[in-house]
Amino acid sequence: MQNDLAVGGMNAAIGRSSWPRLGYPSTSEVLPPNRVLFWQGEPQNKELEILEGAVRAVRLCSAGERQVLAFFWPGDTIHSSCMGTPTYTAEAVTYCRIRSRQSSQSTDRGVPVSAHEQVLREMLDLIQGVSRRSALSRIAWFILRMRNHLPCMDADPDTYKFLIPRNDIADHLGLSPETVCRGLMELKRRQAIEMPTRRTIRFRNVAQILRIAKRQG
Amino acid sequence: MQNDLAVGGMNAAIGRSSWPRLGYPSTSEVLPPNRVLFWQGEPQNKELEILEGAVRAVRLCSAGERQVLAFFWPGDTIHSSCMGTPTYTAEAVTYCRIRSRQSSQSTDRGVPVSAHEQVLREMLDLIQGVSRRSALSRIAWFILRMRNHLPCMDADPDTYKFLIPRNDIADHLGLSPETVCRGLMELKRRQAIEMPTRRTIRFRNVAQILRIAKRQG
DNA sequence: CGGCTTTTTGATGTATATCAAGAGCCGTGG
DNA sequence: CCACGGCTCTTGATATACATCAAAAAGCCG
Repeated sequence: MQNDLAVGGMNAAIGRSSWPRLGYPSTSEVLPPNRVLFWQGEPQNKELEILEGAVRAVRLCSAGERQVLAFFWPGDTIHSSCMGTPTYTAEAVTYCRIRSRQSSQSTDRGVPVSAHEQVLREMLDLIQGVSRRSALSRIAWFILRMRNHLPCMDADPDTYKFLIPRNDIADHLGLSPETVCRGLMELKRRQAIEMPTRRTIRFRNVAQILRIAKRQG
Repeated sequence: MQNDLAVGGMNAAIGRSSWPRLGYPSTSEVLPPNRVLFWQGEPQNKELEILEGAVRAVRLCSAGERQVLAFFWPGDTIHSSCMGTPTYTAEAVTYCRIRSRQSSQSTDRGVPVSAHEQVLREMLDLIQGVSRRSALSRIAWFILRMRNHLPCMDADPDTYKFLIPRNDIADHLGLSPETVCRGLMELKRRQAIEMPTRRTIRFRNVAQILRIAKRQG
């Protein structure tokens, strides 16, 4: 359906700098954007550690609607079976470098309780981050989370690669892509952020963004 | 803040019929509306089985907003510590009859994985049931769930006590109470439901409600 | 009856979806 | 190199669903 290579070259997508020469064990692999890591409903016992890039957990709705439940970032480990058979599909957002291993069969040991807790907390946060909040508030909330999870870009202070397309943000926050765009522009207008390029974001006033995220901006 | 006895007499709230003469072990207790079962952030290891009535899980937001995460119904068992220290507060909605016991200390055995899964699934359903759906769709979705969990009233076919106040529904679905009300009225106008009294609901056309819940009716 | 809470109904404003078109960006191929 | 096609993103115009404010109606209890 979609072109696998849609989102630019690999280095462009994952990060400005080229790959470290060595350091990753040979078991890691690189996946192109939109590659499916595992499908909703498909029982597996994978553990996927994300080394670079971003992954989304999506759930497809009856009416063709798409809900992005969560994003996973470098350092995160996805337990595909943390809910028995997975109730979501995991897809690469950008080019990703991923290390995978089969987790042990024992549900108790293999999928630690902490994994459940983590996902659950994530969902609670999402519900609270979205419900009854204005579009601007949701967007502010989201980019702050993004900031927590991405490494800052080389020289520039508080500048990050904007890995997630507006489209995915929209399906995550329950907004239209246009509204996401307008929200980002509004934050820029208020000098809370800068966007040197469409895929780069610089945080100018985090406290302000936080205020917008918490109240109804 | 609120009057504990706000929601009518006990029998009126829990069900039309009076209590069974015997059958419940002596450990069960009756709680009035709005009584807190446990507080958000308070570490405990309780298992609460709901015998009659309804309980809500609420999370209080910084800005005074209230999110009703879920409702628990007769037959449900709440594991207060299913997320370590509970991240939500449990409150009686109506008069409730509840049986409680300390769950074993071992997190692995005491709180079965299934409990986590259950809550998680609940949250995923909520996200999907609410996100990007019209008010009417959400309301239809909600009353169908309610129908799944309540015993049908004695004689009348497909007629149920409407235990949850509009207010709580609103905070559950991310709507205003007025909109919930109007939604219910709209369903009544379309002859999908009847409401003999404000606290009674009769399902006339479940298929129609389902359609409204799924699409954006 | 008179006070209290919940629910219903009405009128109004506004935030956001939707539709539509244009702009920027990237890769490809002549 | 430049032109082209396909994306993603941005911007504008319009319609509408919902929140909000306000007040009346319906229950409930003393």
